Amino acid sequence: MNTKKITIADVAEEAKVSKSTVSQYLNQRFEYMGEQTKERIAQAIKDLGYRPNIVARSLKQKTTTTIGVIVANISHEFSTQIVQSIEKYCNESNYHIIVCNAEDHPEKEQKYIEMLRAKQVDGIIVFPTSNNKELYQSLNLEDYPMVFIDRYVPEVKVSSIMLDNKKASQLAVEEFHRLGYERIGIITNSTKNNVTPRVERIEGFVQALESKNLEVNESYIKSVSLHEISKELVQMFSLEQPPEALLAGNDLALIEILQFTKKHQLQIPSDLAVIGIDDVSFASIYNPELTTIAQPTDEMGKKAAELLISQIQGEKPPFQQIYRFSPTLLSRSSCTGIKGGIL
Amino acid sequence: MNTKKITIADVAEEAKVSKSTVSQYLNQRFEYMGEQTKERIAQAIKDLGYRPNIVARSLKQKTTTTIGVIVANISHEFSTQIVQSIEKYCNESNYHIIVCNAEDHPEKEQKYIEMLRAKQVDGIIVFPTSNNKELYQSLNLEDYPMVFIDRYVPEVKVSSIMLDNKKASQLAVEEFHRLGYERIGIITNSTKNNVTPRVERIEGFVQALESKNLEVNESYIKSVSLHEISKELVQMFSLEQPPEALLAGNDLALIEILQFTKKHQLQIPSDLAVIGIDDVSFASIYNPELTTIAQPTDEMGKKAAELLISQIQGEKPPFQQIYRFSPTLLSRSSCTGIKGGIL
DNA sequence: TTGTAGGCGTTATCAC
DNA sequence: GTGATAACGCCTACAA
Repeated sequence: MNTKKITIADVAEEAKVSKSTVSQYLNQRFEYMGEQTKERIAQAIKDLGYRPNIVARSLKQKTTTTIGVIVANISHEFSTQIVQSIEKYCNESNYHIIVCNAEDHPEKEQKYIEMLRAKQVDGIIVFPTSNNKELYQSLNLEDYPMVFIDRYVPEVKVSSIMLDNKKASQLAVEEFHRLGYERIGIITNSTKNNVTPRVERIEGFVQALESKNLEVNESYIKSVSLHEISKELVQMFSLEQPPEALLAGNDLALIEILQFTKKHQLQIPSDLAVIGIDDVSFASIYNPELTTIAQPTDEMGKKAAELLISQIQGEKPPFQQIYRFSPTLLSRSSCTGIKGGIL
Repeated sequence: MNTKKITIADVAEEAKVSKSTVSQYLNQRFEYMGEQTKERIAQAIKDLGYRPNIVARSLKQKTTTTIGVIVANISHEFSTQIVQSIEKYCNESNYHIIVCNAEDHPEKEQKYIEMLRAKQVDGIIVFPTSNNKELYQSLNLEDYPMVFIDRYVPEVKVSSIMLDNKKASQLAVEEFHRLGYERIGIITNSTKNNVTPRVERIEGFVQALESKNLEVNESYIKSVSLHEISKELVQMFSLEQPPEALLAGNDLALIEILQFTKKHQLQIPSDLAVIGIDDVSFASIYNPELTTIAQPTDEMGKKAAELLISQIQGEKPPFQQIYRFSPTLLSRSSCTGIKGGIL
């Protein structure tokens, strides 16, 4: 049981060379190194079971090959998909990720950001809450590598990876329209904060309705906290004219809607057509199969990691470039044009 | 734009005290510190915008307040739930987690373990693959804090957090039996490796059948890779006597089964009763609602974090204690006893 | 081609 | 109460 920690000095001693030579060896600077020196070092490393201490290296080199990922709320399938994709790309580039879940609390987010910086992570990818502008700003002024994802903060000149949210709503509305629906609503779960996706999705939704000359009925447009969605739905469906079609702003809203239709025995799509933003795991096995607007999470996560790593490696960050990713309509059976009477 | 890094030395200078005094201040050792000294230091820290460098501290203290989490395969909902729970508990204890996805590759796992150790993480929680026994063993012999989760490795004396897998199968079989099903099968997706949950679930399944004097039909018991499940199902259902009830070994297997029933227009539960291990997000909104066996992921993740942190903080690890968590049967509508003829 | 010496930012020991 | 000084383990000029 090899308890004592082996350092580079031990290796040097064992191999009868100096610490610097060992260090060179470890860093692959073989250029001027004698064959036998190499071998002796290799042997010593093996014999002693030496393992480099990256913390010490980090201290010296001011780089940790670790990045922070702060997720706004990990309970969205979208978040975990993005994290998964970031991890994959980072792994290829030999970075590690520290994952943090801000749970939509700006204070938590702030604490995480501060700790991550204290731990000298090389950069961070964050799903920003909207209440830490000054903090982002200050990081950015120091040229601290940072990338936003899912949301953005107009005041802060940081690159953002985002869905083309308006396009997403537009795709949905067009699909509804194409299939003959007219009374169309949208439901999103909101935190108090004005997060980009929600705002843009609603905006895009309204615009798309208008451009199709469809009625914009405020009572079909709801953005409330998750646990209030069911209440809103009840209310919406006690209107004289309830909506015929509903767009779910994200996966959790979709689940609420499905729960509601189930409970009240509404048939999809005949009583209510549904489209969800986010291609949930069960979309193609649900009865009926769910028409969704998918986000390219793989590419988005990868792009975020790429951008961050290139910033870390010295590229000047582009001036608040916004990368918009296109959503894809996956047309399935929860929105087919079959309406109530027909069933 | 404050480019130069502020260190403890700068603060000391600014406050006209020594580095040691500042360090004491930072570490809350106020016992013998003058009021005004404190104030001067506080002021200096503020003025200079000093931020401690945890890497340097880690080097000195040999502790990073960071732990590694190596997930076998993050595409299971179970994995992300566990990670989420671990993160939550770690956050409360001021630890950070580095998340790694081994994708069921022992080599990847090994690389991760080595890098994490090199980064001096204080301990690791791992969903072990079965092919790194020597590595685990060696870590363990060095008393390196480690906790296994979901799976365990009999040869290695490390504590494990696990579902009571046999109980899970048993609950399912009993439910099937109670409702009058007799031809009962199980489908799991397997990696090549002999992972604990799969093995135990099948074992428990067979035992439960036997104890109920139900027929054990090998052609109803399949453990194959994910993409082969559909093939197996086709085969199973071209038997003269196909199964009446099927237990899905985990979330992904369940999805495969549901895909299959959908494609072949089998009605659940009348043509086929289904129970899934893992309480998937869509269980209660699926049509029909899915009877599942839920794992207490929150508690399991928490326990893993607790155990690890207490080991880190000096507690001797218990001698390969195995913590079994009880599954819960959530009886819904995919298994009701209603059989073919009745519909 | 290899070795020496100093420093990265912090903490710890022990004087003063 | 406070301050030198020496680590922690590694990297990197520069010297030899």
